[in-house]
Amino acid sequence: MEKLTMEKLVNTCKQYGYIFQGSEIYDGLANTWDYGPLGVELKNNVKKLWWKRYVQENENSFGLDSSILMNSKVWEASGHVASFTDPLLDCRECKTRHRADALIEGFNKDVHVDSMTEEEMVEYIKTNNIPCPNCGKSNYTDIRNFNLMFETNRGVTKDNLSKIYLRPETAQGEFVNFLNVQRTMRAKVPFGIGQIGKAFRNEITPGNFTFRTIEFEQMEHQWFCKEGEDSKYYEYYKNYALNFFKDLGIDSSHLRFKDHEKLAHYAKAACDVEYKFCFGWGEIYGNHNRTNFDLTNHQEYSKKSMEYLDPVTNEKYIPYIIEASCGADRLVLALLNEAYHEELLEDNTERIVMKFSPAIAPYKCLVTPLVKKYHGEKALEIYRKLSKSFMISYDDTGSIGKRYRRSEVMGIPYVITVDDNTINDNTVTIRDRDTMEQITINLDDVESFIEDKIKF
RNA sequence: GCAGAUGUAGUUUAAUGGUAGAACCUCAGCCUUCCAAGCUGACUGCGUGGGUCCGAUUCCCAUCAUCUGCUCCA
Repeated sequence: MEKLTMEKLVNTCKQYGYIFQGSEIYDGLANTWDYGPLGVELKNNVKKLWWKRYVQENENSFGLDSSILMNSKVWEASGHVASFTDPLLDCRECKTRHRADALIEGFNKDVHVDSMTEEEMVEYIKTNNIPCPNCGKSNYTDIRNFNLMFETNRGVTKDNLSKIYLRPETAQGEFVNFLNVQRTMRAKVPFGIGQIGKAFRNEITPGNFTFRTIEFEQMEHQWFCKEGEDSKYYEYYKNYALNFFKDLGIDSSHLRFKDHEKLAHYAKAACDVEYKFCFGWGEIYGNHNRTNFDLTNHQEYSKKSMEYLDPVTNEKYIPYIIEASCGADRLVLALLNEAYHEELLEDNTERIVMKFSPAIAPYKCLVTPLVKKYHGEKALEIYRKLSKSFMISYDDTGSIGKRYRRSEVMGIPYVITVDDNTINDNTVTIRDRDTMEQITINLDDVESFIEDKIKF
């Protein structure tokens, strides 16, 4: 197989209904993508299985769906209002872009950049003639601030009081509801809160198909635990994530851990799981030890106690948080990468086969009549019956071979063919895409056969 | 956002300063009893907006989008 390129993947996704460009008829909107009929099934399956692993089966974990719009104070407490703004400037000579604070820090480590205003930063760079790391000259544009949070306004007036943000991460929803969940579920620390939801970031960078978008979906699990036990759970959730990815059908040689060299303002330890995309290694998951930073800050800003009272020891403390954060869109992209196969046929033509594990496959099976004229009616009847249980597809156009092929690029793992035997003996032929084996089974057993295959 | 490249049907592509031809795909009909068969027919395109010109898909400008870097991140 030739090397997979992003171009091929984008084309395949567009051609067969996985992912379309956002607002396409208006020439698109940069970094937005729409999931088509196959894509939405795939993504829904991924989310469903994530929920199963992280909330349903994960003892002492609870679900949540918090609001995208939150009180602006949340983002002050989280540090996003202050630190999500990048002071950027360009080198006029070589056109590279730099962060003003990084330039100054690189020039003189002892300078407290955090306490400097923009004007002071510009002044400092000018008076010290800090050279461009790329070309060595010192000729910069002014600082342009780039806030990564989308802003909008509540109500009709556009004053500062009404300014609200689209959440840049879902995590704060779990944090501000920490005590609500604890109280209503009578939860004892350690316990977890899982949430799937959209987040928004005003990214300036174009980014490898759905890998970096301005609107994206996160699957996050926050584990609240006692300080001292945090490192243990940090390690636990690293491996938990790895197992989850393997269960989804990702080859472990395409996965690796990557420790963060620079930690975010909230983290004590941070580690990514990266997937080997066709464009290179890219993060699909982040494992963070957020300490008690978030809850402490919320306590400070909201003036509400975030402390947990241990019923056994009567000890009061603010729990540590181990965050398991997974990008749903990135994971789907990884699975599309993983599924993409080109097969060379005897007649030297190529076909694309999307090999998803049956648990996540958009359609679980295709029902097709061997000959429409003779078996079409029976096939439709079977299709209608099975569609009550699974997402399945029906096709009776063209030759039977063509239908098999079409089902392969749609990622359908099983094809059920209806023929004379179905009508006479109540049996159907099921072809397994991965083994290419055909088995004949009784019609009444089909449902449990598929059920068994798509177990997760 | 900056620098570079690109933009012709759903996909791959051809030609042209006088409004575009093909293949695959899709659909319909005929045929067809297990892996893209065949025949007949149908649908669909010069990213968008300006400018030059008698006339622009072609030349120029802008814009939008995509790709590659810079930066950032789930």
